[in-house]
Amino acid sequence: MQVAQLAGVSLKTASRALGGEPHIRPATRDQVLAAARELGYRRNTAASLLARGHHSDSFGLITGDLTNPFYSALAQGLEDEIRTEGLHLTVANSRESPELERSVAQSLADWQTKAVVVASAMPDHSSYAALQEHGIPVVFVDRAAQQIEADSVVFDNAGGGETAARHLLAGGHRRIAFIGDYTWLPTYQERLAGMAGAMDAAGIEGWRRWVRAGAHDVPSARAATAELLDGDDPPTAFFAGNNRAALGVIEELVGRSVDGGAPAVVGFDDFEGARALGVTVIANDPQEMGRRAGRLALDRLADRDLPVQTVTLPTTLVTRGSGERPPPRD
Amino acid sequence: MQVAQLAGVSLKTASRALGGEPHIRPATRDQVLAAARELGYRRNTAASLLARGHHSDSFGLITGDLTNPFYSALAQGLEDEIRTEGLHLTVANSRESPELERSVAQSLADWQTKAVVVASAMPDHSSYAALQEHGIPVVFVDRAAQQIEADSVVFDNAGGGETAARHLLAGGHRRIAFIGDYTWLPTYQERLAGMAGAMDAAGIEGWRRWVRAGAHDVPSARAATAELLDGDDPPTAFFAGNNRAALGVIEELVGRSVDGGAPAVVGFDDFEGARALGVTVIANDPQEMGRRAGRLALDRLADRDLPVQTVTLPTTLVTRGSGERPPPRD
DNA sequence: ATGCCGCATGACAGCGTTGTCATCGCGTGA
DNA sequence: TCACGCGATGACAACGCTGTCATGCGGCAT
Repeated sequence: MQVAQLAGVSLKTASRALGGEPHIRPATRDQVLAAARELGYRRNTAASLLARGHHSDSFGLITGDLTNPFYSALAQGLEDEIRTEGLHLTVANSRESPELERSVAQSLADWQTKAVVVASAMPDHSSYAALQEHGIPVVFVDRAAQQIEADSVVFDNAGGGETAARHLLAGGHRRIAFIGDYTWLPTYQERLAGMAGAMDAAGIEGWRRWVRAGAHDVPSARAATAELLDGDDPPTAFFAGNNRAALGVIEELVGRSVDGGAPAVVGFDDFEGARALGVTVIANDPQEMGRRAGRLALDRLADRDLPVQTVTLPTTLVTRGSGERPPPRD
Repeated sequence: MQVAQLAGVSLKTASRALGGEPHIRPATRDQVLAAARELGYRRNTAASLLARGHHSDSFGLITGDLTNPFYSALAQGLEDEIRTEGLHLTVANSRESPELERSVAQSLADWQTKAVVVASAMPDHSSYAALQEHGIPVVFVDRAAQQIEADSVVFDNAGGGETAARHLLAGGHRRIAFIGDYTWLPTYQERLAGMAGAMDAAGIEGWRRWVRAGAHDVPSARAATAELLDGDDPPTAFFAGNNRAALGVIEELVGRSVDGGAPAVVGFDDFEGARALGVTVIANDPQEMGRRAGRLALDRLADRDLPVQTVTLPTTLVTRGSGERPPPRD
């Protein structure tokens, strides 16, 4: 190593100085550091990791689309959390495709990330067991682990769904639509289940005729909204199952004036612009979700035998007007 | 290597099979791959990189805040681009702080990323020369390289600023405010300069009294907007210098009814919800920015001696109503 | 004054993989 | 049939760093 030569010390001593190890005289350390600075030395990660028997210094995050602010907030929270331990975050995109997710996960595994955090697009997560067997903690976010023993961080989807429906019911609505994401998503199922609890408890019948799914992006949510509004028996309120769906519903409503006043809208997930748009939402904190996931993974890295945990984060009703619009008088 | 043993071949042959190298009989390869699968073998990245003399398999991206959809879209575009070459993306957050940016860049350099893409919070980028000297391409995005020879990808900020101002002027506005980001940002300066060109050409005098800066987030933009509206001589139109500023202006306007009609608003950067809110914007494509930056870095990786390029991406005026509101009659 | 202890330092091996070069065997053309 | 060539395979070193262990030195207690 050139640095050691310039500093006039042995390789090992230089390594000690650069690595911040003890058992080195301050004067010697400074000498080495000065030499390193002068030569513009950068330690070779690969060699360092190899020698220490480690594999990687970064966590992998797999999401469906970083463009969705929900995921990017999650990524930010995760990054914040692991940076405290000097770790990096590598992001990968599954585009909500199970095949792509598998390949991306494989790739992260090949490159031996220290841990993987995933918002999975798969119904069955047993294939992640391979990673676990290699000592790579896997934490499932937003969508809980299925068919596998693994940590998860999720929102109280059922509770949020119930709160949303109750809120609309309390406002006098009876014809309440649900514009949900893909049906295979646990988040879809749980939010709908929560709504079902409230609707059934209120004695509403036949409400499922206003349930629509597949609203994973704005256009599809708009389309579903339009279809319902143009139907025989239009709903007086909408419960949008995610941030994209809420935007889609709102966009569609903005474009038309509905006889007897605009339908009420409650969205799941808070989103930028919801305040300006006056959209009532079931708010959650994806950034916190990222932080918690990071923490779980770090803890498991420190002690593999920790019991498996599922952390459920709360949701809060934030009223901003759209959810408080009354139904039109018949 | 266990795999080699199980497959009954030499270490090198196993390496060839796993690495997809030529000069290996298909039958032998399959045998090795089968053995690898059985043992759940994963190649050790660190060792592989070390042996090949490479350093890393990922690009680093430094932004101010992944939570800002502008940056996350950029990140997504960059990831899409480099994944085609089997590379990963590591994200890091500078929180728009030069000190943090320096430390984060240092850390990426220590861990030897293949290339760095940065939306820098620094006025002077000469410290990035150290990375370049180590053969790490550095590409500046959104904010062009300063005091350093490096590739950049930026938007046509001056053009966009001019277009925005012209649009409002054409609508009959004379008292036009600019709610800009931090003054030290080149994007601030260029957008304002573009506006200045249009204002001066139109013979408007004293318009700079409606220029405000520091609107890097929604609350500060709201505050600036409120201050202007509550002043003696409120503007009849706002040009918001970034997506957060636009949201702040809109939020503030939503909360009040201004005598003689709401002020017009044009924002810079398109944003989710702009359509629903009916906000006229100077739209740009951060995802494309990410892709182009990735391409520049990849190209430079292939040939260090490529001439330094600055790619300027276009902006487009998208009218949605807020920018077309006329000024109140005096 | 002597011996012991602990800290600073250095020599050396080894981390898991791939590049280099040598070897081997088989097929081809004369 | 023999020489030649080329593809398949293997032995071995090297990548740059850190862990282990040995060595040397000075201070402290007796």
